[in-house]
Amino acid sequence: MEKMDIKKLLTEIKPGVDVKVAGWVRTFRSNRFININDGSTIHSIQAVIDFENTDPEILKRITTGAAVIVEGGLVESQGRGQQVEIHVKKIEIVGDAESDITKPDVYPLQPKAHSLEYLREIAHLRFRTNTFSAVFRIRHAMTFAMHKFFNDRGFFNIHTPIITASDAEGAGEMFRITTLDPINPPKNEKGEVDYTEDFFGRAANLTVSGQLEAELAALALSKVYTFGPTFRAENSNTARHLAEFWMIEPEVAFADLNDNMDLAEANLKYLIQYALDNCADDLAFLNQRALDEEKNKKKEERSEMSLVERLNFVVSNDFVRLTYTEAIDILQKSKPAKEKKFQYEVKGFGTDLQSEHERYLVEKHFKKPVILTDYPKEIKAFYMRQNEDGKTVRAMDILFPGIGEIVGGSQREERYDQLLQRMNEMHIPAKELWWYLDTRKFGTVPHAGYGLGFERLLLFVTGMTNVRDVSAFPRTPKSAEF
RNA sequence: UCCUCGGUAGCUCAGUUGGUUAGAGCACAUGACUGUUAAUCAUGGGGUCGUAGGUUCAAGCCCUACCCGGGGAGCCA
Repeated sequence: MEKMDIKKLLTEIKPGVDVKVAGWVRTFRSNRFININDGSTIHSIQAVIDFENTDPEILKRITTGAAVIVEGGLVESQGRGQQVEIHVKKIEIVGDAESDITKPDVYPLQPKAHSLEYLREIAHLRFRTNTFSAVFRIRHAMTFAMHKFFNDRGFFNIHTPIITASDAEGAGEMFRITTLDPINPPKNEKGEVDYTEDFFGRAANLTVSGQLEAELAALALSKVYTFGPTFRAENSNTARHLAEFWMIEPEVAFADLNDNMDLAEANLKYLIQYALDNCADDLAFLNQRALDEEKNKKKEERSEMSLVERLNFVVSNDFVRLTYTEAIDILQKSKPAKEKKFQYEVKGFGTDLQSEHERYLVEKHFKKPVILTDYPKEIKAFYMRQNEDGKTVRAMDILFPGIGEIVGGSQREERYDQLLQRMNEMHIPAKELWWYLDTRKFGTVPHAGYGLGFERLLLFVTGMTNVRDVSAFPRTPKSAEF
């Protein structure tokens, strides 16, 4: 008999036929009820075994975590927890899982709640929990929806390089990659490591952004996006940073900052709506999980909306759009500023906004996602288009409640002279980026794009609170076990 | 990297001003149970108190260093 996904069995098959499923035992109750999950859905199937007519040696091996294949008749359940169940005619233990804690190599997942911190230490097995299987099914759905969103709008996916020789992107510390002997590298006359001897004939790193390359493609294909891993060697130890994370970077020619904001807002809303439409079971589980977590918090720290309410709220409300200068004004007139409750004072135009300021705007003042635009040029990257005021650039950051910056983008400086001037002012080696500057010499056009942090989006969609729990094998400082 | 809280049974935690034999719930093992829902009931086993030093008659508790984890900050997506 052909085995069947439990998801298909639960949604498409009527009782009265024989079925075969394969999965892992979640619980075994009363010597009689086996809950089997195959990961195709959050739901498990209950297999009922006639223990009086089953070999006791087999019964003993039905333990939490064991892999089994069962065949039997699908029938309506007499119990209340499920519609249908399988009355087992044949069971095979494919892989045992030791449950006796006095023996070595015991299956570490118990039929009870575990802390996320503990599960992180057994990341190779945490896929087998409801929480993580739900998270990674949603991560897949969001990956698929991301490609669908852009494909449906005529965008082309560009695979920008992961290995890059330019270290001029200014997006953070880079990981050096080399094949030189670390003990005895070749040296030049100055005693420095001689990278002309290295694999690429020059120093090379892992990419921190595909943006500059995406711009090259956009200035021919008009609408492109990247979706791939990026790497930052920053010693950041927070719930929102990874050394290896995935980023989506659309880039659109003949577009300005308003087009860019429209696209980003549509992008985020589309993905959240896609999750609501296609991941309802997993979201219902995570919604309940988040509610249970909230019970352990103090009243004032609990969120006003549940996870699903939050998702619906974001798709059905416009994001607030305001300039950096307007935001500074609001912050200076705010209650915490007057009462000196901010740890960092808002001194006026030019001060970089701290997390506490962003959180105030999003969570207290507007209570919805906020797009901040037109930041002072001094605190933004060299490639952002300068405004006529000579002070600000056409930058935008999208801030989400509970997460902070989820998108960062800008209209790009398309004017050769202005771009070169900014590069010189900010000590960006123009020589190395000759290819980037070339696009401003030949048929340059206004264009814009942004970077969307995939794991941060997943935090919002799943209600998880640490990016280490939405990345299957997170890389963080001092941690790359799996 | 900085601030802060923590590390005690397989997991989650309690452990009083330093003082006798370090506790609980769950998990696990054994037994009972033919409709359970993270089953229930009974019984039982299980500890290098993060590591290394130190103070003391006496340290899970005090001191020092280091390691690991959480939360916050910086940097950013």
